[in-house]
Amino acid sequence: MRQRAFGQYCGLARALEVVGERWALLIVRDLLVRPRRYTDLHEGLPGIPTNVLSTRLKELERAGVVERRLLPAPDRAVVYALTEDGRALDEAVLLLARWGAARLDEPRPGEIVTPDSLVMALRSTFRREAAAGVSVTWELRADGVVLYARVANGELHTGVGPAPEKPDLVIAMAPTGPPPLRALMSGELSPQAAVADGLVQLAGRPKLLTTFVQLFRI
Amino acid sequence: MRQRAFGQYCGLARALEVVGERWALLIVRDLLVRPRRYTDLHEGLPGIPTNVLSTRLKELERAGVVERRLLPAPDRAVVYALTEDGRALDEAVLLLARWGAARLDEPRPGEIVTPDSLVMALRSTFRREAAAGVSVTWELRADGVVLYARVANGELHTGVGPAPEKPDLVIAMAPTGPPPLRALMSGELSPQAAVADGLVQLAGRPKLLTTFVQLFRI
DNA sequence: CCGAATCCGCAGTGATACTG
DNA sequence: CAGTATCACTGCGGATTCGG
Repeated sequence: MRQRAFGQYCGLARALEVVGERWALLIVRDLLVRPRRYTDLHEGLPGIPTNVLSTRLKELERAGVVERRLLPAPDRAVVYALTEDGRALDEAVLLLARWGAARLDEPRPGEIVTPDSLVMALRSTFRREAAAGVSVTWELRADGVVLYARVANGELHTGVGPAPEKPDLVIAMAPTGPPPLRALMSGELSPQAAVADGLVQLAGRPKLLTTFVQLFRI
Repeated sequence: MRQRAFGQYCGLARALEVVGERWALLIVRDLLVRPRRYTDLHEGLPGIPTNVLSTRLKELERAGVVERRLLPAPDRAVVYALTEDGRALDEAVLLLARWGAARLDEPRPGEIVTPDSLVMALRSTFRREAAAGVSVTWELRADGVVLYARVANGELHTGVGPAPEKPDLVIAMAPTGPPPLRALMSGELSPQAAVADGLVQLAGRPKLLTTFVQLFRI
């Protein structure tokens, strides 16, 4: 269970010894969105072997990145959450995700989209400099995934599930979600074309789709 | 040679498929400092098996992150360099390195320090907001490693080897380099104590050590 | 059902030797 | 110098099983 070292006294090497193992940063990504139970994590990480998930969680816990919380009765559920140290990975993960998002082309057969990865997609492509004076709540729906994004005071707040308050605009993706979203965010597809082609169905003020495209941009 | 996929349509997953394999980001780290030859890379990555280095370079090349350049005669040397896409990893790598640097404590037995990792250490801990009005060149020496850092116009320029122009301050670390540097950068050790204890020998204007400590900070 | 532990086949890694 | 070749080993993927 001891982590393989890189033999260098170096910050990057240390970081990779902790979060460089396979699946580790994806676990962190999900936990950055919200604390999750073992089964939730397993569900959000397609194909991760249960022994690997279990091993990673223990390693991350021992490294002080993840905390194992036992919820009180009657739930008695186990919940994994990031420590403060773990949350400090936020920026680095966002930048890596942003770099990777720029290389996303078509989804490969069998690839899924999870709520957590969509939240990361929004957060990693949010352009703060375009958010001045904007105050809007969006709700995004795709493939049974529902999440929301609220921009106010130059800050972005995101979450999984329906928007806590009535959204100004609901964006429903069709037929299978994220590719049209990615096309919008990368500028390959104009908002008008997206609506005209039926890839996006709007509920609410139509001009806010353009605002969305200006704010979230690969 | 096929890269194992994560089964998610997600920027982070894509990024990790490219640079998430073992040793990959450390190779990128070295190439972010300067193009390197195969043997240089092998030297700067303690213990990397040659077949793994070779495999990673091919994978990174195929992914468009690394470029293999054949220098013209008479050298005929092979040099690996980052593509523009590869250089775009800079910020993400710096942030990961910064996160890891905060968890560096004592060096472990046998761990080495390379010029490239020291350059990354400086770049990842540079606090731009403290650099206004500063215009200084430092030269750092430790264990035969020599590098320089120049701060001017709020920007940091670093390089391996002696400073191109006469440095304002030469900092020589003793007896074995980086731990005193890390102690300085983390605030565990005051500049005065570092000099008094003989961990740092100065050549130049002594007050610039304090400036250094203010500029490079974990 | 949740939260794993266990087992097995195999691919990726580590160490060393070797070559154009 | 710039890699390939070989081989032992270990971590991963996949499936099943198990206790609370």
